[in-house]
Amino acid sequence: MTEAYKAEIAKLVTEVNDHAYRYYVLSSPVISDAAYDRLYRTLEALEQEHPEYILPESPTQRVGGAPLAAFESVAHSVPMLSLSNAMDSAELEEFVARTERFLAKEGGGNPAFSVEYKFDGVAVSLRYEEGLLVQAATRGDGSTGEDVTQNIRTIESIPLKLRNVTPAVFEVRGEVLFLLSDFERYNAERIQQRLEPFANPRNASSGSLRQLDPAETAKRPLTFFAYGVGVVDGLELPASNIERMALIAELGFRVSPLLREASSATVLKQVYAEAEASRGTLPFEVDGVVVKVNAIAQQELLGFRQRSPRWAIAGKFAASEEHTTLLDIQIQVGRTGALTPVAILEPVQVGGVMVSRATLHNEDEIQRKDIKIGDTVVVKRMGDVIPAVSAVVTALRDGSEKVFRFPTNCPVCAAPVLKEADEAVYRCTNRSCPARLEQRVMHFASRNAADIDGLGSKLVTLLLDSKLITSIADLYELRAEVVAPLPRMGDTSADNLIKALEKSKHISLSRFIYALGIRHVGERTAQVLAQAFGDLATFRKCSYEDLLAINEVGEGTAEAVVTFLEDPDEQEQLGRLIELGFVITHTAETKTGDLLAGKNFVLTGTLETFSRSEAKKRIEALAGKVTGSVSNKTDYVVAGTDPGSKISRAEALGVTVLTEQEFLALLERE
DNA sequence: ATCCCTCGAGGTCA
DNA sequence: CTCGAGGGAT
Repeated sequence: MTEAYKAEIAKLVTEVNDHAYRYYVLSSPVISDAAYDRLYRTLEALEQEHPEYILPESPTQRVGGAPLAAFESVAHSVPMLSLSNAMDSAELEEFVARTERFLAKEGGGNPAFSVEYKFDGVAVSLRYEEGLLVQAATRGDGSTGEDVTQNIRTIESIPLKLRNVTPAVFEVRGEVLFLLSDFERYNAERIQQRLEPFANPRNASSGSLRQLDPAETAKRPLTFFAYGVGVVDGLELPASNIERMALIAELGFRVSPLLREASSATVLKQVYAEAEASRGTLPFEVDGVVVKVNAIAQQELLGFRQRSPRWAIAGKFAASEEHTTLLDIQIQVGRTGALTPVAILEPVQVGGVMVSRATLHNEDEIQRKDIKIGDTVVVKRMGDVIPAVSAVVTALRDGSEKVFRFPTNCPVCAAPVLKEADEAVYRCTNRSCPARLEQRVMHFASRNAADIDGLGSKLVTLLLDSKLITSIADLYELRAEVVAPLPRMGDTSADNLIKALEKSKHISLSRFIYALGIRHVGERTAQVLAQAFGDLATFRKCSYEDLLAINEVGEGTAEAVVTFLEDPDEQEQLGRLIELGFVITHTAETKTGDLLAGKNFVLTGTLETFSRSEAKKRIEALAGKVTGSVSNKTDYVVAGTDPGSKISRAEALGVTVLTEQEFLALLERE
């Protein structure tokens, strides 16, 4: 008898979900809101009587669970990359030319492109297992994001269960945003409730997803648009982007209403122009179009660079501009001693946010644009984000404007400043300038370096000003009792800081080298150096010639590294850090330790970059497996020069064959 | 000549 | 988090 209720509930769930899909995804409901409400209430009542039959995909299960204390972090098994940008039509044309050249060289044929809107929201990745939504994560730094599953479940345009199919794993990526109408309505409500209205839809959606209480997120009328896939297992994906988008739509997601194929640069530019013209009429904010190489096989040939695919680009729309007064020019001193002029502006609303400061880059830039203090200037936000002074309205000058003289001494430590030949920036000549020290400590503590939780800019300034530390190594001799009395600290925060410091002592060599803040040595070069030297002792002993011998390290970088390592102060710092208990591992970066989890590799031919056993080690460090022969369990065959018969077997079985470059790109997506 | 890394920049919301 | 100028590498 009760079985009948089970079936009835299941039927109602399907029915209500179907109507919700028509309403929230297709925007073409077939029943009235009142009729929908009745169905929903019937379901709710039945579920209350028979809670044992509540299905996970029931619409009543969208808001559930208690507020969180904090978000868990989630590693993306396929990294969420960003896109490089084309600022105008000409740059799009360059992208097309570049792509055509690359594909011609690799024998990949002529590319066609797909064009869709680039939504201005918050990127998330949704994971479905056996068809059910099990996890949702923000993009984060691309390899690790935050678990926002509870909040994501409240978004009605996100299906709790995929339509039509139940693949073992299906990850869909997309953007959470406010429709403009929802944003305005919701802001009006906030004003009525005497809450501060949100400044713009973008930041409002970001803030809404970061609510710890899902009940609060549920009040925010968010929408989701899908634009791609991550890991997929148990579902055949079509061979082109446009077909893939169609498939994603069939599974129950909203996708970009613009989805066009462009077979040439000419067509592409036309679609781009049309998209920009339609911008103001859209129900959501877009900041451009995304152009992808349509054929997936060609995408795979093109591969990736450090942070972005080579097969896609964002075609940005022109940014909005406003006029305001330049009140003053201040000078900031960075980690490398660079003196950067910053424009202090009469605050002005630009593209939805208040802008009061803007970078002026360097002295040349000020001269080139003939910027004077007191000028009326044109302010825009580069790529709709970073404020910049784009021009001076000379017609509005009245003669009271003052020429800005670039200082000859550091505004912080008064040491003379110096502009190297062929360089655009002035640098403070004092290696121990307090401003530089402050920036260096902050860099050391930052997320991709030593990742010291809770050590932000405020605290760094405080510690330096109070002379509790005078160097990076001093951080590790701090004791909780000393830190606790500082303003806004206390016992708990102090304990947490000490714990975070302890934790940061376990660090990979590449992160450690990056954390040192050596000029010209960013994340990428730090990885290269770590790979080349293997351990800290060897790195410390390296010579200029050793460095130059490394691929991707040139004279400038080698010089900077040697200067750093030979500096007695730096040597002392390094020695102290080791004494203070730093444990530096020289294994591959483990941030996305399971990047290749469950992936089976077969190696064939000779690899240039490293030996078979090294390649094996690298794969295993990322939780992948290396086997001897190709089977249908094999995910990738890596082909070096003179590959064996494994290649033909791989092709016969339809297994992806990677060139050495593609393989390296895969490993480097750390 | 071209490509890509490094470095430094500001605003919003939690 | 994101962008762009500058400059290093090839």
